[in-house]
Amino acid sequence: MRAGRKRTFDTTDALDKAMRVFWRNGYAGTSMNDLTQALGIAKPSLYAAFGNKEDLYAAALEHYMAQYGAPLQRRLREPADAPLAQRLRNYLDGVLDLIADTGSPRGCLFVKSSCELGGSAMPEQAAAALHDMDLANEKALTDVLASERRHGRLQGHADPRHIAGLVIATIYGLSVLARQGRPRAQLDAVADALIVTLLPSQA
Amino acid sequence: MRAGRKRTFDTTDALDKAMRVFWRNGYAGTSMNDLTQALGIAKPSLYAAFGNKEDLYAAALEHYMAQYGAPLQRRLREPADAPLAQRLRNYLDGVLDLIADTGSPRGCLFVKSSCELGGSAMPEQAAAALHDMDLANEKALTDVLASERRHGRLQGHADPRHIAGLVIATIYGLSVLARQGRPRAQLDAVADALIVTLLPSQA
DNA sequence: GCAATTATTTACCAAACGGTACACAACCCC
DNA sequence: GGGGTTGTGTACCGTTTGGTAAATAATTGC
Repeated sequence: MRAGRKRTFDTTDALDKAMRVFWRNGYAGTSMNDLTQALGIAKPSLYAAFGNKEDLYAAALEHYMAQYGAPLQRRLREPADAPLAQRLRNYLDGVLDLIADTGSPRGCLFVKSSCELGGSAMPEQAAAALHDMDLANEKALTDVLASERRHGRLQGHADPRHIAGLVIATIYGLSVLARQGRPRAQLDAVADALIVTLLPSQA
Repeated sequence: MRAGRKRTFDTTDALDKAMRVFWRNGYAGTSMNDLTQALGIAKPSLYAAFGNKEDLYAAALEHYMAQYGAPLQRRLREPADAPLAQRLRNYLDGVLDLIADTGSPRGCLFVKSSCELGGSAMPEQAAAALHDMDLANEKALTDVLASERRHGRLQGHADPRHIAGLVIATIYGLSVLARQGRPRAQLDAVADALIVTLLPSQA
């Protein structure tokens, strides 16, 4: 084992708490004092464990993706024998649970971070990471739709990329609505409306 | 005329410039120095003309609403003899022109501001104003759809409020996509997909 | 047990933050 | 052309910002 004094806090737990602070206040709206207070550790410990503010923010984004993004993407493909409408419904339910959860900040950290793009505060490193993650997310959805189309299980003739774009735009919009504090029932209604208009035969 | 020295800058022009700074950097990401630099005036002049940072932000939001929000809402109702699909298309085109304009910050100031809700930086005053404006915006769209339904010009039986919710969610989502720097063509495709799925007979 | 290593704590740094006191310049009213 | 009034420029206020130096406490290898 490595020599030296042991950490008095769990780094994964601390990263999770830091992620939630950024989630609530954004990159520009979060100070290092906010973070040390929420994590219950002093600044030098924070810097030693995670580097500077930019590094910690990038780590928080990756933690968010691993904890929430990846399991959600899986719902689009599994169970493999379930019809697309059911998987899409399952996916949207998961998104709604995430962005309307009362135990977390409302909305999606990715959407909030994306809205900080283009400003002078957002560091290049995080902007590039966000870009990659968003493209990966979009590709996952597009691939599922294209596969469905190839197997003749997706009616209509709209480009799967365009359908994916509409779904993603709606999810991003739902996140904004959730952030505004709209009640869960209203968000559910929007998700229902999306599925009904997108897959009318499956309603 | 009032006595005293005259202002060396136009307040409306200054407010427009301030709005654009908040639009790009957000409330938390904008400093008073950013504003004085963009407006080309010293701090005391800024404070004398607009009050403190909260007041200026609230004024910028109202300026945004008056300059962009109100004309857009009008497109939903005029010309009164145009079919809904055409007015909706016209409305979405206006939204796209706004959020994808290369001469302004990408996305919508309202959406960016909404994403700052729930954080510690956003002042109560602006949060309340945002809430009112968003509800008014939603009501305008819902009223148009309900009126259409009453005149038998809206097929289907979905609640107009739910349809309005889907449209608004899509617009908010488009704003996030625009902020991410997506090309205009991709945003157009999403708007097309919305109209096609919402009003298939009019495509 | 002792040296080397690693983490925590306190105290601090220069810079930037939102906001203002004050002297001065420009204007209207009379 | 004063006198009162209003806007501008400089220089500053206390606080908070992101980030760190230095001393100390705890741990492992030997």
